[in-house]
Amino acid sequence: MNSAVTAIRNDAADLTGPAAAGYSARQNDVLETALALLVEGGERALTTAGVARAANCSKESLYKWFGDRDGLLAAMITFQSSKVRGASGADSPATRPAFRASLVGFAEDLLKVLSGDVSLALNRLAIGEARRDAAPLGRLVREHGRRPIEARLSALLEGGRTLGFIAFDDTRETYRTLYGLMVRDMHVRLLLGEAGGDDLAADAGRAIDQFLRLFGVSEEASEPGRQRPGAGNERTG
Amino acid sequence: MNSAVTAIRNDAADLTGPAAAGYSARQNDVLETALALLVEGGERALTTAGVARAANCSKESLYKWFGDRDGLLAAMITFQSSKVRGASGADSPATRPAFRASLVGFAEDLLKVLSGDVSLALNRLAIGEARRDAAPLGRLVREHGRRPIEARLSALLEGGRTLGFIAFDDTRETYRTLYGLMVRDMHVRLLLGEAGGDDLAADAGRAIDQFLRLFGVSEEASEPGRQRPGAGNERTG
DNA sequence: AGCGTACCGTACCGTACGGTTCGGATGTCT
DNA sequence: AGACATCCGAACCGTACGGTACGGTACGCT
Repeated sequence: MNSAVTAIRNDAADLTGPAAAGYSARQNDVLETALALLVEGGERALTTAGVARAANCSKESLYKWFGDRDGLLAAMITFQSSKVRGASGADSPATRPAFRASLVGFAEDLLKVLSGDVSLALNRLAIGEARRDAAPLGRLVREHGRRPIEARLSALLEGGRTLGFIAFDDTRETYRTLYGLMVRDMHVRLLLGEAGGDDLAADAGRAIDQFLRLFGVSEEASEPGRQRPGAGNERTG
Repeated sequence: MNSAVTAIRNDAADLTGPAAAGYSARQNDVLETALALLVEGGERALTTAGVARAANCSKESLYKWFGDRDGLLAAMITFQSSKVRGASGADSPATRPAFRASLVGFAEDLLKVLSGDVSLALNRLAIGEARRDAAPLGRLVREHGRRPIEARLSALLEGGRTLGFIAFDDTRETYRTLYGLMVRDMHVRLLLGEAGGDDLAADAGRAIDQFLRLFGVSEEASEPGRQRPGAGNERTG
């Protein structure tokens, strides 16, 4: 039943009971089976009748709770994101190895989430629905999924900068470069259906190594002649 | 009509006439309007009746030429990729600035193609169709779209290595890191419907600068103590 | 007991799509 | 000219979906 959830084994994932978002327990169950249905068969398998049958509820209730099919899709996204949120990145680590470890841990978490079944299915859904002008589901995914990631990682980066571990000008630019080093083309490849047997931990370590070689400040910091922070960032600042 | 094509203004894009792939001129026209339809309205707008009406052909001809709807989708992918292919990266540049310029040019081309309307629409189509197990369209996109890019860029990288401009062990790993530095999260953001007003040229230059700082070999090469090529790559080799 | 609410299960409706068939028009080859 | 192929336009069919309506049931409240 809830095997779809166990794919994303994030910290707050196990509390399926008490209304994680603004939904009742019964509605949570329905959203859960809807997610499982989506993971298994893609968008085509996510019919209102199918959800009602799999969740042992009536279509009438579906429409009462979620308005219409689009409302159900939106609810699935916010529901899933409400489970993943939270956890790591509380306060900035004080020592240099702790800072690196924090970055590596963040990278591992990110790669794990992005390669999760539910995340991939929801991203496929939002992308498949998107057109050039309007993409309401894509907007939801960005707001609830990617923006909090950027916020937490940006805080981590700026913390490392104030402590002198790294140096950069534009936070957003630096975040996006780090994101590129971590994710590379993995996400799109997985979205396109390629099997992702990558070693996430090794990828995380490599990405952070490369990032620190680009933005890291050498141990004997202070003297400004030695450090070579992210040159060229001011171009987009 | 064919305004959708002009978005990807690649070198071989203007020869719409003589059967670019294995299709007749008439079929090319049909595929062209089908792509325009897809770009405009997404997958839902790509109905067989709609394509027939927009292209002034009969559904009977559609089914005779492409088998069924899936065949039409596949034909659209191969057709589009057959137009983009070719051009840059003939032989490896001999001087260091030429090598860098070649990389920057490649990056600009890649970013331009990836952010093109038709490319985005086809990627959205393939991704929306993909499930965890089977993704025939995704496979087509990878084979016809991403693989040739990797091949050409890999050749460029290895050419630069033999000339001593850069140093690395695993070609594929190095390619993927460069890809990550170039594209970052731009592709997925565009796929999710975010407006992409980025400065592609600036992005290309920054990516290549960062890549060369990671993998470049200093001017006074030879002495092996100075150069610090991509450490950690052997982990995945 | 009586009433209201929430819900399930099913049947139903309108629509839109993929795919097929057919008549007729426009060629092209001999 | 006549035979043949190609193709368009339109009608058609079966199916499957989104959305609605209805009967029946369990539960809580007064």
